[in-house]
Amino acid sequence: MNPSMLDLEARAHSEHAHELRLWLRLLTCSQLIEKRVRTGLREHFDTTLPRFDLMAQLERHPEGLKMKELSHRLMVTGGNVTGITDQLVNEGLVERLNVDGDRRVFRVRLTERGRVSFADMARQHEQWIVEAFEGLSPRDLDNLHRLLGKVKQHQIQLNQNVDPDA
Amino acid sequence: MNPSMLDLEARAHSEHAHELRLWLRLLTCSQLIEKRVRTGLREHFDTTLPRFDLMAQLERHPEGLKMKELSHRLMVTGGNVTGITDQLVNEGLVERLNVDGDRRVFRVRLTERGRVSFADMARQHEQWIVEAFEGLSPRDLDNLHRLLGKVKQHQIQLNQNVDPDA
DNA sequence: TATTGTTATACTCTATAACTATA
DNA sequence: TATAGTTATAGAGTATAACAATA
Repeated sequence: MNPSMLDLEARAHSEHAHELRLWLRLLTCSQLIEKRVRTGLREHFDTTLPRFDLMAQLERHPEGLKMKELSHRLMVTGGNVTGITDQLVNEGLVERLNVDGDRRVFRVRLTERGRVSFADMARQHEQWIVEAFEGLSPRDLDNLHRLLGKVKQHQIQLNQNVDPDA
Repeated sequence: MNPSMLDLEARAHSEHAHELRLWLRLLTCSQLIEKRVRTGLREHFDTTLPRFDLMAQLERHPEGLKMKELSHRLMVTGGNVTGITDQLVNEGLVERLNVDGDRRVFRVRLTERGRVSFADMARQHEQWIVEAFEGLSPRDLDNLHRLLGKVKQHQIQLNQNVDPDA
């Protein structure tokens, strides 16, 4: 990767330069970290970020999640969740379980093998993330978390149909 | 397995919970804003974020940029830049210009129509971004910008260690 | 009729690598 | 030999819309 991507921030101009520069910096940070995570997941575990994210959602909800809940939480449309879930089912990492009372619905849940596999990935993932933020003091971490909380709440207000988790 | 090992792992995990939560929140903010921008570019201008970013680079460099420079700045491989550039050339928004002294190379530059088109998009884009951050005070904006600056610098250090190219 | 989830389709972006033409 | 850019390929992610089953 090349530091000349700093020049993405060149997009900022005009009278609202503060907001534009902030957005480009936020995007740059996110892209730099995300690129490392994606590459790591691919090279170390032969998987992708959307697959990891889906499994992470299931790990946080051991009872399982419905397809629509997954779609909502992952912020993608239903057809995509079906596709990723199919992959993971074929690999024995997640399973679909029927739900009593509504035969249209089922819960998607990690299998035992899925839990083991995810734990392995999550451990490595955590190292990448800790590394990404090791330049910040605990106080910086906290302030950044708090400020981004404001940003996130505002996006949710702007776009009501978004999951307030995470 | 020895129970004390589990304890160590549990402790390590909880110690890094701050970083993980921060990353998830950063990613969420970035995705929420980016989604609005992508949707807006598609619905209002029938274009995409990579196309917008390429034009933004060219707007910043009126003399034009070589394909390799664009590739570096946009952080994507050369073949992709060729594809996006081809699209924009076909639509008359950018042009390829020969460079004296090296017939392998040319500069890519916005056409007049491209400049007009980009100015239009940039104006709307700016509104979306201002909207996205209107929940923050000027002081919050500044603090967030500063903290993300630290994050960015650290990613660049990490990348330089891994990839000495550049 | 509305909702849940699937299927089918098409498009964009991406990395990789082989290729052409210059240098 | 090395470099700039293109072409070809394959894969992933996405949105959209039509569809089936169930409520």
